[in-house]
Amino acid sequence: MARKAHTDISRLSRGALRAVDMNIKQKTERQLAQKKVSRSPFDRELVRESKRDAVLSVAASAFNRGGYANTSMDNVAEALQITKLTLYRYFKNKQQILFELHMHAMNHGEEALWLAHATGSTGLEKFLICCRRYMQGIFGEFGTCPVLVDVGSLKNPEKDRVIERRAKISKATVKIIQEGIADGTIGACDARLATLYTLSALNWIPLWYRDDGRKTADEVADEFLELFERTLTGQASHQRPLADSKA
Amino acid sequence: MARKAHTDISRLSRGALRAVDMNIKQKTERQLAQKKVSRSPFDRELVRESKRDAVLSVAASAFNRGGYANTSMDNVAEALQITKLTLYRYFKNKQQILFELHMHAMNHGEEALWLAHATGSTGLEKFLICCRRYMQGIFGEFGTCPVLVDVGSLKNPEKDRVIERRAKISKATVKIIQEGIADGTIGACDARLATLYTLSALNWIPLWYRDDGRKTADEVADEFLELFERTLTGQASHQRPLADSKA
DNA sequence: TAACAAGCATACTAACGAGTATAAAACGAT
DNA sequence: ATCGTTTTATACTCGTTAGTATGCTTGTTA
Repeated sequence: MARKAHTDISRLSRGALRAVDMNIKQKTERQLAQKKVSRSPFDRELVRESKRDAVLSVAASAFNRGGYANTSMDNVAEALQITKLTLYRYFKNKQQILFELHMHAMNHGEEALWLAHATGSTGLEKFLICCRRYMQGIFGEFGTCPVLVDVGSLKNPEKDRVIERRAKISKATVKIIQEGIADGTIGACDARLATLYTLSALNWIPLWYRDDGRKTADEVADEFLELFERTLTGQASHQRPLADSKA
Repeated sequence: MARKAHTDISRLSRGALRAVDMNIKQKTERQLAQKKVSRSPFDRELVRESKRDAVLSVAASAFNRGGYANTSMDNVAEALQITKLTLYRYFKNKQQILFELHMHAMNHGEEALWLAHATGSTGLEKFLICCRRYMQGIFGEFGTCPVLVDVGSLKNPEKDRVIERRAKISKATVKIIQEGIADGTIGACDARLATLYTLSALNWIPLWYRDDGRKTADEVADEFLELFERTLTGQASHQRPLADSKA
């Protein structure tokens, strides 16, 4: 029944939905398995990684809410109930935290693109798979990832690396939309602007989403997927029959 | 002919389009007229206001591109080819610049809502009028306005004032979408998420738009209006006939 | 129990940028 | 040329925060 609800709210086939859900599930399990192999809770390295992940998660939330520059290392430490000295045991500096957060977001973006091409058949389907996988990534691990605007807070050469990866993801997304326009599953539009339009909506999610019970992450992801689909499958108004011309 | 091009890319009636365009034109002319009345270029106050506007415009661009915190008063002064001491002759401090920029954006938002209710007949039409007027505002005067994320850089009590105005604008936008859902011009969806989705796309524009000849502001505004319309008029997928079921 | 790791308290340096003080230069109006 | 306004040059204070030094406390492991 729950599966049926997914199918009802999106054009993605059951197979495509399953592929997306399985991808992140497998990835998560693979990561857990890698940690479990020859590792116990007494494994110093494993504990260290868990603590690093906790810092990244809390820092990501704080950076998204108030901005990187408006968040001090003391703020992050307080949220974790440790001192800022402890933070420097796990991260070289504040910039490294921001950089790794961006890298995680880029990893999700690239993984989403790969999965879209691996399992999607039409342009629209690829786009929706990509968005769903990306949303699952930014909702899942680390709670949230930083948004574009904080690229400005990164310093070179790391900043250039993130900008380069982001540009590639954006360009690949434009291509997917162009492919959809060509195969007829996406309505005619400026692919670049449509990409900016939809990526804006995607990247804005970490800024406002709160896990406050109002909507679960999955519900938000499903609704946004629905809105993405409407945006892309809608016809240009001069092609679409007027509502009041029906009779 | 140019007028016809507008009509072709959006469901807005000619009357509605004209109302939006006339609104900002009248506002601009009214402001110019106010400046001209009993004012000459030798009018000290007029010159002072022009200089203030120039600071706001350049500061807005710099804040959008690199972020408020990553932009120093020296940076803003350099861009204007003056010294930072001169900036302090026109603004009390850096926060005042940011605050006034946010206020301008809120003014455009509220004006857009007023116009939407004054000239729109359906929910969809009101929404599109609102978006068009808002985009004209943030494109026109001052080039750009700061985005939501820099609210985090504002300090209280100004920050609370901006947040309050922004919340009202957001709530009013949700109501317009709900009205459209009720009158059938907007497809069934979560109005709050649809508002976040579309406002994200709107507020992201100053971050990426460059007047580099690729697309004019009006072209971007028109394309986005088209995308907004598709988003809102699209049917839920379980209601829309499948493309391959046509025969 | 000893050794080591992890975290902490306290204090500190250094850098940066907002903002100001003072005096001089430049500019514009008469 | 003079006077007033505007801008600038130079130097400075102050606050904030990143990041570090040192030594102590606590917890974990062998």
